[in-house]
Amino acid sequence: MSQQHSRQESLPPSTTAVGPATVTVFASPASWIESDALAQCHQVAALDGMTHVAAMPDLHPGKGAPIGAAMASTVLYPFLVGSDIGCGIAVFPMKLKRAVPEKLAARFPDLDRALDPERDADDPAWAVVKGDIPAGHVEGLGTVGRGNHFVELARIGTVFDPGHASRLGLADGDLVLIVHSGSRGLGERILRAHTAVHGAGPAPDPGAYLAMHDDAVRWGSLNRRLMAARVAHALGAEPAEPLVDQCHNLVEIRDGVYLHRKGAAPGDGRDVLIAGTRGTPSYLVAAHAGPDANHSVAHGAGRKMSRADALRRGRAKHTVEELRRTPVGSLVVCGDRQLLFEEAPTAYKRIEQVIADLVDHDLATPVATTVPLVTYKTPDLGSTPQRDQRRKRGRR
DNA sequence: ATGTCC
Repeated sequence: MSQQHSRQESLPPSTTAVGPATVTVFASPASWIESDALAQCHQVAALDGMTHVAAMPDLHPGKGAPIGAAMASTVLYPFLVGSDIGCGIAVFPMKLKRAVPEKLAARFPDLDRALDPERDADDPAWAVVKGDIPAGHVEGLGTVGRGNHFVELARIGTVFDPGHASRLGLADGDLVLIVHSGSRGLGERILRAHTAVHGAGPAPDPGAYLAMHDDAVRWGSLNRRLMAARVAHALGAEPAEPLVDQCHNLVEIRDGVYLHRKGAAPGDGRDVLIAGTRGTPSYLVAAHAGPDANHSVAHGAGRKMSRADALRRGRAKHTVEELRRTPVGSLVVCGDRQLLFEEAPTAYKRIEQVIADLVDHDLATPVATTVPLVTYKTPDLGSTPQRDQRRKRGRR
C-alpha cells in the first residue's frame, strides 16, 4: 500500500444539524467542495422526513439534488435518485492475447446502436439475457448513453492488496472492461411520470414507484452485461460475469428508512469500482462504510466544473488530439467534440484525492487501480460539424 | 442523466 493510501487515524467528518436531520461531509479540508453542492445538501436535509445526509468526497451540484450523496428519509423522494435510476459501474474480466489500443479502438462495436430483438436476433450478446427483459423495455437496449457514461478497456495497474485482488481473480497486468451506464430512457420515463403529477414531492404510493424503480435497476445491470458481451464478441474475447457491479443511483429500504443514493455507491462490505476520468486511473476499493456515511462510498472523481465551464475553458486549454490520446497513453473513442471537452480529465477532481478522503475517513481500502487503454464514449465517425449536427438530430 | 425544446 502506498504512503498516500496508508491508514492513519480516521479524520473526523464534518457534521452539521438541520432540524432533525444531520449533514455529514466526508471530505478533507484540502478537497474542493462547491458551496452550491453543500447548499443542496442542506436543502435536502430540510425536506420533510429527512434523517441524515452523507456527502461523499466527489460531491458536486446536480439538478435540484446533489450528486455524490446518500440521503436517508422516512419519506421516498423520486427526484433524489433522479432520472438515471439503476446507473452503476460493472467490471468484467477480459482475456485478450494482445492489447494494442489503436487496433482495439477500431474494433469496438457501435454502442449508440440498440440491439433489436428481431433484426439482431442472432447477435451472440443476447445469451446474457436469462429471463425476461425488465419492463419489456427494448428501446436503447445495449447502448451506453451520453454524459459521464463510458465503456473502457483497462489494465490492472498498481495492486495495493494482492490477496484481495487475487480473490477477485485479478493480478497486475490483467485486462478488465469497465461499463458505466444506467437505465437510459426507462428510468427517465419513470421519473417523468412521477414529476408530471407530484413534482419534487414524495411518492404517494412508494410501493408502486419501487416496483417500476426495481425494473430500472435490473434493466441497468442487464444493459451493462449486454454491452460487455457486445464488446467481448467484437474484440474476440469470451463474455464473462462481472467481478463487481454496483449501482450508485437507487433507493433502498434500510434500517426502516428510504436510503436514496445519488452518485453514491453501496459501501457496506462490498467491492466498488470508483471511476477516475478518461485519462487517469480508476480505483477498485473494498468498501466498509458505516451508518455515519449512510453505508456509502463515492462513485467517481466528481465534476470540478460544470459542463458549460468545461466546454468553454477546455476549448481554450486543450486540443481535440490531446483529449483523444491521453497522458496515460489511452485512446478515447468519441465522435462528439463537445462531449470530449465536457468530459476532459481537467473538468474532474483528482481521483487520488477522492480516494484519500475515503481512506482517511475509514470508508474504503484500495485494492488496485485500473489504467485505461481504450475508453469508448460514442462512435467516432471521423467527426465533421455536419455529422455532429446530424447525429444530434438522430439521423445517422 | 434523457429519444433533450429545434
